[in-house]
Amino acid sequence: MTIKDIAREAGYAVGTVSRVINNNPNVSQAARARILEVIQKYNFQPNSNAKHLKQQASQGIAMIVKGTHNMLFAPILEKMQTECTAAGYSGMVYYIDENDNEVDRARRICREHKPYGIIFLGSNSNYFTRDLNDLGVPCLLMTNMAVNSEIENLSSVSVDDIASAARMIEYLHAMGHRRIALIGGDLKRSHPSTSRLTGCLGAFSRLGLAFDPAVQYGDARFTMSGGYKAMERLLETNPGLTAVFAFSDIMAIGAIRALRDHGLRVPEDVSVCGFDGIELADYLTPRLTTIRQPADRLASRGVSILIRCIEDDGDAVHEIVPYELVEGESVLRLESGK
Amino acid sequence: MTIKDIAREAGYAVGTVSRVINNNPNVSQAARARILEVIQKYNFQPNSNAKHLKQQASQGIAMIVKGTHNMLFAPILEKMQTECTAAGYSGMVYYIDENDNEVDRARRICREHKPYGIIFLGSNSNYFTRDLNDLGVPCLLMTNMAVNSEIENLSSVSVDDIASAARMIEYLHAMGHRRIALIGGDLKRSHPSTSRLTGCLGAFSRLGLAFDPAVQYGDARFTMSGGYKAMERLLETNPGLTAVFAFSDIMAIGAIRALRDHGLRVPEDVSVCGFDGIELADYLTPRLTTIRQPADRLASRGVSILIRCIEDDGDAVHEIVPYELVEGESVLRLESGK
DNA sequence: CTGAAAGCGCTTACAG
DNA sequence: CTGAAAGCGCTTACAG
Repeated sequence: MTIKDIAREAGYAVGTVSRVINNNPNVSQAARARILEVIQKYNFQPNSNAKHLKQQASQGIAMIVKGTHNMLFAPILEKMQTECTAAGYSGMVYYIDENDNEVDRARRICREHKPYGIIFLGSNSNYFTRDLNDLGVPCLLMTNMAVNSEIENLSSVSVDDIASAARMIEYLHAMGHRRIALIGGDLKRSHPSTSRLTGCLGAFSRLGLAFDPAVQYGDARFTMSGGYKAMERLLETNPGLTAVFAFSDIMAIGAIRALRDHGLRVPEDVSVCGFDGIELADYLTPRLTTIRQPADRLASRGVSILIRCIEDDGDAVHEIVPYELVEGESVLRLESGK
Repeated sequence: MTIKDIAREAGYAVGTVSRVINNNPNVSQAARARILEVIQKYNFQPNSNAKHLKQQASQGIAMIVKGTHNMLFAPILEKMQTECTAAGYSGMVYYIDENDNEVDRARRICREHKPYGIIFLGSNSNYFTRDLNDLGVPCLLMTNMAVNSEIENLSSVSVDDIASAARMIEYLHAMGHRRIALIGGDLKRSHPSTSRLTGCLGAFSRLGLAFDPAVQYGDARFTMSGGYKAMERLLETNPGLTAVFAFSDIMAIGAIRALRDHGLRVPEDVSVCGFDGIELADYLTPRLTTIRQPADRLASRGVSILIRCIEDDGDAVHEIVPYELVEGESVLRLESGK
């Protein structure tokens, strides 16, 4: 079943069928009605391979998502879809494998679907080099600051990783904590982890707390089991620790389980806080204290920045949106900072 | 940049370039080496629209996933990919929107990618009608029993929803619970919810427990907030209830939060159990008592059944895999069943 | 082993 | 408003 079949049955040429499908106004009422009827009858769906192969016009805004199961991305994507539609663009989401190269993928998507712009979620900055510019369309990195990449066509929208992490350390300090450990990603690969660690280090130094990354920073994959294992290692090397700051809520969940499996209560014995502010954090017991990345705000700013780059051919923008420290119940106030 | 450009630069015809790309053996060493070199140089990626438009050969096994954030599906998909590869097929995953019609989508995928077979995850049985057979390839419904659909080419692999739900009720009964409420999906739309309810009803009746679905069954979306709201309604209409069985772990998490927000402890005041056995269930406190759907087993059986249908042109198979009741810490043993 | 050519199912100027 | 035709970038018999 192709438009040729539809055309024959409807008694029109394939061009006319194509025009009907694409809502081209240059079609008579009669033709449109008749062709639509036949399309309905066979439940016809045009072949998008053929469509995209031929079509010069764009398909809207592409969103390339690395990591299907990232709970922070789900609400961001949802909101971005809405915003794209509202602005007259169609949003198209491409989920790619954790190990795929998103820039190669973007190159391909550009050739095949000719989007007006691309938004990257969960991207590994390793793959981002100057030649991203060759894509010829504005790009935006979501939830990661890209100002240092110096890629001309790459904007970004994110919270201030440095300031927000520092803020959490200050909060823990104000709550009386002095022996604090961190759980984050591999510093060689995870750019946000590096920024957040930088923020923590600054705060530690301002507060006069010693911090030795070699023993107090546990690196982990951004998973529950990653957080679990990192926590176990930290427990061995950091006797007497009173608080742990994990750079994602998911890792914090793993850390909490590890603590409890070692007979420690949260927060009575050890306080735990996370990062992201996913929905789940608020369903846990204790509710997780965390840095909330504002999904709606990130989404709407991201889309609107990208659209400005597309329509006004504007320069790349690196925007910081406000984070929010959400006080849950997972951090205990200590009587005296000992 | 197309294969034409590559061909020109390499000094061969496009046909030869195509053969190199597709690992066709009928190419000389020299040609292959030279062409690969040029492909490398430009980081060339063939246009898959053109490829698929032309290609008669199949692209492997398609997996159509409804609901990106289903935590049960992630490990199943991972394992299915591995199994497909091991069997010499390539697995291709298509994520579709909650509101899309997966059968229409399947129709399109068949025309465009010509898969040997299709596996559906998270599908809404409403869309499954006899004309699925028109797709002309074997299909398989994952985690839902499809024997009653009477669709010739549709196999299924699932746990026994009726027996497993009944088992959970018997377990709760054995633990001393008599006032039990259920949280499940919309019975008009969710086939597994209906089966699980059937199982529960059978168990209630065998155990001599009265059960009134109108007041003791809370229907909800399969989300945390769905579980939360359903729990709140059940609390009002079921004073004195001692246990809740939610038909998904995610809903159970919502239910637990609702109970606690109403000042009730889990499991001391109210016991809660779930269904699915997702990784997260084991990280919660208390660990969730649940029916584990064996992701690896489902995946490997599903793939192998589908492949048998493909290669031996076999009839559809409806296979039940064993569930496992995982005893967590979320169900309290009551002294006397009052 | 290699090339020339047909054709996959669409879209889109170009005429009329 | 409609049709005939070119062409998107590939793959694949068909010759040689």
